[in-house]
Amino acid sequence: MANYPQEEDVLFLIGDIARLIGVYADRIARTRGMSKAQWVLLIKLAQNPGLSQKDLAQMMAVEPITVGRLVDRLESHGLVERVPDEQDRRVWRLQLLPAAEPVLAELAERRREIVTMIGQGIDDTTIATMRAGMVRIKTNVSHALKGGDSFPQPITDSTKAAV
Amino acid sequence: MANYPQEEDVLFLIGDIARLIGVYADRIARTRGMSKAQWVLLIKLAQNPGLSQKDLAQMMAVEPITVGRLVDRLESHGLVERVPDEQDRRVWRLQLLPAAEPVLAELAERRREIVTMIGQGIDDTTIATMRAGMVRIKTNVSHALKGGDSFPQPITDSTKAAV
DNA sequence: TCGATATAATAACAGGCGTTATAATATCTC
DNA sequence: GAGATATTATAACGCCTGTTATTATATCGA
Repeated sequence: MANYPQEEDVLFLIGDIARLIGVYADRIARTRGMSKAQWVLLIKLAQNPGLSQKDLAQMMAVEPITVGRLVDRLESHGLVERVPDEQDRRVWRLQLLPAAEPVLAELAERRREIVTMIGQGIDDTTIATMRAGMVRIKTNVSHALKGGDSFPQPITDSTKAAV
Repeated sequence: MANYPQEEDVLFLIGDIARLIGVYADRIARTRGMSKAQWVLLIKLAQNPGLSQKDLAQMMAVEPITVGRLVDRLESHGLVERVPDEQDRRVWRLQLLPAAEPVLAELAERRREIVTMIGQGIDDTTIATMRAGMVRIKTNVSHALKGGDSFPQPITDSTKAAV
């Protein structure tokens, strides 16, 4: 029997909750023949129709190849279509197909349930603090990834950083 | 050019920062021929030598099969060994091999750098609030996953939930 | 003690993701 | 206008992870 002496580490915590929430969301998505990742793509695309794969990748904070693969599957399921860009023949513009609408509608409700579930017992100001902190972390890591391998430059932030 | 009107969603944020941190950590781990997941396993095992794969899985919040596969790779790299349990012939006890020590020692320093990097511009009390909130989220989701498909039961919590 | 049941580990399958390399197309510069 | 350079998308490869099913071994109960 294992026991857990050491205080929970922030780095481990972030990975754990993301994976656990992912498993939970995947189970829900699977009831509509989708995955969590595909679900996310549909949501982002519904908010911004006609995005290129590259722009959608930036919006999802993944590599373009990842979007390409997700679109492959969603396209074969008839939920998304690739429309050639008229100005630039390298680019695909992405559009939701009608079949995506009911799927999205039902999942939207399930999504709210997930938000409620993970937030049980945590007050709203704490959630707000966490969100602001996570926004900052996302900025920090994005910077670090962009800046190369070296230790990231301190961010001189004129706006309120966290809360 | 995409623009990002809507306020950052907590669910998206959690997934994004975990993935981004994962990419960052993976790049570091790769300099020692490892992956982030293998690195985590080594850390947990160093803290609790002799764990079974099942217990280690619980500690890492992943399925046992995932630990089994990670151990396959770490074993082939000579960093971990499987020792048969004398009482129960189904279980393997896991031990770090000497080769793991220097790897772990170097990575420990890099790990502290990551923690510093992600926390840039976020004050300590905010970090503490976030940690407590994440501990609670982990509890909530773990409950929900265990409790089956239905919406998780509200958690009546006698202890302070988040900060 | 023996048959039913539970448990640890693993195999097969499927989906997600980044990295590196490549093809096609644009754009920039001389 | 042509060659150099940049950009969009994709293929190949490898690793991470869960789900379902299976095997080996323990344990429990009649």
